[in-house]
Amino acid sequence: MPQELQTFKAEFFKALSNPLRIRILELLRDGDKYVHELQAHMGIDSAVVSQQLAILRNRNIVLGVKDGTKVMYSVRDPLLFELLDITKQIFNHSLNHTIQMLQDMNQ
Amino acid sequence: MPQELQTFKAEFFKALSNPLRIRILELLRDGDKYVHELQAHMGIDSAVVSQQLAILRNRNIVLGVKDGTKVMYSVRDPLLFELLDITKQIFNHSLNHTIQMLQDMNQ
DNA sequence: TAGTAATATATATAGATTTTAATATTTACA
DNA sequence: TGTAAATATTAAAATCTATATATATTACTA
Repeated sequence: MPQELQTFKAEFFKALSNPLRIRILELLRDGDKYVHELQAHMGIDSAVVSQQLAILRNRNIVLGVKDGTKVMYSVRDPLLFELLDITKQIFNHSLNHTIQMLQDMNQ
Repeated sequence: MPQELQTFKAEFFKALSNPLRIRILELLRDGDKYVHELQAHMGIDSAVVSQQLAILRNRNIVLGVKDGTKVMYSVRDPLLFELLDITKQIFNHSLNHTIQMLQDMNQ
């Protein structure tokens, strides 16, 4: 694997490695949103949302489009949602594994 | 989305957010390997490899099995490789996008 | 066979760097 | 002027990288 791709992957995952940013992306899955809409859903200061959006923007994960004083955000590549879905599957597998282990221990 | 899953996703991506750890996972894609084999492929100190393996182990991403003095590592869930493949696709999309933009600028 | 060396891996430590989260300030537009 | 969003700043927490040390297993040898 070219080193460039390896670095891209690491940087990309780093951009996703924060609960607030995951939350933002999950909200954008239900449709594009203004910053103040995201802020309302998340119940945190809009400056914090902007900060996290800036990180996602810099990695080209989201796109912000101005509309007057507002900015509408969207996810650039829908493959991202597949990525999140697979992660959920991995989570479920891992849960099943843990449950199985606990059951085995009780035998 | 339950907050537990959200946190899992963030922690999971954090475990993947390092070039050395990506490298290790890509090497394990070609088959299980001992620590010293990983070390030889990567050309870095084995203590560094162990450190990174510990991080992947703690997140249940890889599994280490003792065999004498050696430890054989494997990836726990093959879905991880799908995840890496999708990330590569996202990388390609993003490259195409950049190339298109540069072409448009030259018109 | 007891003692010791060699090998493979893991863990501990510490200084430098990065990230986080909260707050304050700035910019852009209606 | 008021609203929406972005940026700057800062202290605390986390991560990284390199080095040192520890542990566990096997091999060697007197």
